[in-house]
Amino acid sequence: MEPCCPPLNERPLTAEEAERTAAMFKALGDPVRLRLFSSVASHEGGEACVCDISDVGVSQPTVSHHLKKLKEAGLLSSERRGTWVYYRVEPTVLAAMGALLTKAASA
Amino acid sequence: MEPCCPPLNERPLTAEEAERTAAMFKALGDPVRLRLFSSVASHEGGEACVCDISDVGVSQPTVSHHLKKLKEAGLLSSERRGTWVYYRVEPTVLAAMGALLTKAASA
DNA sequence: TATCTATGTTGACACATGTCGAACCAGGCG
DNA sequence: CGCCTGGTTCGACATGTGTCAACATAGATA
Repeated sequence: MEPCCPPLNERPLTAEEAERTAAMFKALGDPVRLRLFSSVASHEGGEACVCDISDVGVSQPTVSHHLKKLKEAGLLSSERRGTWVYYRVEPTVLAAMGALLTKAASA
Repeated sequence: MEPCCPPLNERPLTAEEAERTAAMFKALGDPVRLRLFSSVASHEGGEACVCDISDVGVSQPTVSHHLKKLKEAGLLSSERRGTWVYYRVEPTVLAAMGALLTKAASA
């Protein structure tokens, strides 16, 4: 899959590229979201039920709010199976972000 | 150098780990900062004078403000040489962030 | 010293965002 | 149907953040 944006050291990003890329980093730029994401990512098969990960010190509506943000950023996807809702990581997006940074670091 | 925090899929991050890691991602979570950072990173030798990168569509004080944030996050360092101030990327921090994501993506 | 240029800092403002409680939806079960 | 439990959405509030104009600072140069 085409990466969203070029490595950070290839050339100065355009305004639009910066907008798209910043949105992804922004999603991981909150401690609560990072803990939620890490909980999902470290779960069996990169997938977890909300009920398994909601003990991060904030109310349940807040958890839901953050999960939604992560989903909008493309970092997570969700699926309802019966009573519970499962969240799953999107490895391709994660890999693209990692490459953006790693390439820029090894210049 | 010891990485700040474990890969995102190794185990759920603690509150403190999440706080530290989120601060770095947050710094890159703004379009203007991302363009500034990309401008520095793509410059000759990963180093650039403020005067070379300040055409990102915001006022000069705002540029200074964002460069300060990037510096506080450990992503850039600055040095005054005569009249001009030069900003330089910190590759180790960049590499650590990249590894955090890349490892989590290849699980 | 005075003065000019290149950056940084301050103060103020508008807007975005994290948080919660309350209300609401979706399934399962009696 | 009624009721319970898991999750989301709504409405409101406090705090955080990006932005600019105005002011302050650091070097160079005269």
